[in-house]
Amino acid sequence: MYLLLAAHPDGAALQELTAAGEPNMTSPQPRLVSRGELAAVVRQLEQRRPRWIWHRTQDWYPDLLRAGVELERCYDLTLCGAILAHSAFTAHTAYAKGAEKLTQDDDLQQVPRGLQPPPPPADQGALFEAPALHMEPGQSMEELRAGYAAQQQALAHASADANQRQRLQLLLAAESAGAMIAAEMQHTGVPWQEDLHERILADYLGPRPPTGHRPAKLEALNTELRQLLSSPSLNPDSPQELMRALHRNGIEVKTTRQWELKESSHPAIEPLLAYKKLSRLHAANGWAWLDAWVKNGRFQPEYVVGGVVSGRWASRGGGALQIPRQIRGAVHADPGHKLIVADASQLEPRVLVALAQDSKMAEAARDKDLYAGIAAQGFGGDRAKAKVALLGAIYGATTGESGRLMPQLARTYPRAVGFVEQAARDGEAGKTVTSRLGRSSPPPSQRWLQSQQSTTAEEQRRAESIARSRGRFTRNFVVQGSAADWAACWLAELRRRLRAMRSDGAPAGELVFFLHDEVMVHCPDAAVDACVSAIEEAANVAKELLFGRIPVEFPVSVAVVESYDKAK
DNA sequence: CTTCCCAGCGCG
DNA sequence: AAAGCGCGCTGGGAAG
Repeated sequence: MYLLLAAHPDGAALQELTAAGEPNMTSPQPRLVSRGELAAVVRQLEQRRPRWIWHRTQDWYPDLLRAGVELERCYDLTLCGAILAHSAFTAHTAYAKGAEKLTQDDDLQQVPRGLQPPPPPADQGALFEAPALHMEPGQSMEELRAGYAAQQQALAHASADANQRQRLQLLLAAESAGAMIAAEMQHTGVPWQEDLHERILADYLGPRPPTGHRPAKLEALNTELRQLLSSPSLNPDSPQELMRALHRNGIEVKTTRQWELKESSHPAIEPLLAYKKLSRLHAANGWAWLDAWVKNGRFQPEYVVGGVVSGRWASRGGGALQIPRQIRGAVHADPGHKLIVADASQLEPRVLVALAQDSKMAEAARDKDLYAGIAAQGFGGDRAKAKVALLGAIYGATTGESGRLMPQLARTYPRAVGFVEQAARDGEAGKTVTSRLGRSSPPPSQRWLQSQQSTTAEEQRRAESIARSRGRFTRNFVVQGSAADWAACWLAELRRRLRAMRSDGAPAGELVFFLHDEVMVHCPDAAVDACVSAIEEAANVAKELLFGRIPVEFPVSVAVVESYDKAK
């Protein structure tokens, strides 16, 4: 059952659709629901286990969650439309061509929101008067229905390869599930103990200073720096001032980055590095951050699904995806609960093995420690070397140790290295590349296209540099994007299992955090074992959904802890 | 005064 | 050891 939920001046309108997006003939009339009764109506209809179709999950789901209504599944027209508009699997369809035309017409750099559907037929019935249809462009019931139908059409006509069609369908389902999970995790929040956070801050920085003032330990370091650098009014937070002061003291650095400062043995360097470290903590995750982002023992950031072209999530507010190790002790389970922190070990290299079907590297990937396996096969047991070489292949390193190790890696693993090299060459040539489940990289930028017109030798060099830069991006995209595909499936499958535990009446955990290849579940003590199993089984399900039954392991490392700093 | 970009650093 | 991918946030500082 498919239920389309659309905005309406009086609240919301609901319409039952067929799988293809046609009005369901047994109940063709849209149903109008007021704002006030929406949650109750949705809760009632959820018993029929529909797939909810809506413009954006963010428009509807947070309010429903606040009203205590959780849903099983949805179809996010905006997120799915963005995937279908760019996917190589649907590039030949009318949907993708329409989206391409839209971007050209509007001169948008952004991903199109979706294909503009044809105007609705005139006889829509009394419920939808003309003004109501156009209150928000592209979001009336009929426009959304037509948009959904067009997307289903594109999906049905995607790639002649049935496997690719199936993968794309899986990606749309996983992306929509991700949107729901993001809203649910924001609603739940990460368990965060303010008092523990304050204790950490006091240990590092001293007592809380008045707003706008430096804490005691920073002030002391500043005083020391001003003396050591003979600069009585120095503000070390200003890179320009700092650079001048360093030069006056014979410290010839080109930047004020910490690794470059470490080269110098001047006595001011040690307190300077200490200052930078603490200053960062104070500015980014200090008392002001705590006041702004943690309420009632929960940190509730907004996740932006589809915020990264590769399919990774971004976030907004509070720097949710950059919680520094220093303060992870403040992330603490409630009494009688545990945090389960699980991350996929060496996910991107393993994804590369599976993508390239490199059987030699697959042997190395059979072990828990892939880098050790690689080291044993081709790097004389030197794990650090093997790791640098492999990551360099995925990122496109050309210089340094990583660049020098590339030929050695290519000799041992021609298939794996060849796979990323091909992606790089495609990118350099202006082609797009595609993740395992069908998310494609953006087309070349205007800048890239213009650079191809170059004539002079100087312009040529510039153009080659831009092309190589794009090659590094597409090289990384196939791996990072496919890893994001895997993570989305892992997350969706884990959510499904946690929901099943709960509906069985068993104690169950809640997803509270997700970071690229890592999940955190907050659960009652009694549910720990079941949750750990769910996490591990979901990882295997994700692997098989992407790649079938292949001899490559995707192990997850699981830590059951009271607080986040105890994981890893 | 506001708005924007950069340098630097946090995370994967 | 410090280069190669993807992000967000901060304070400083220049531009409007």
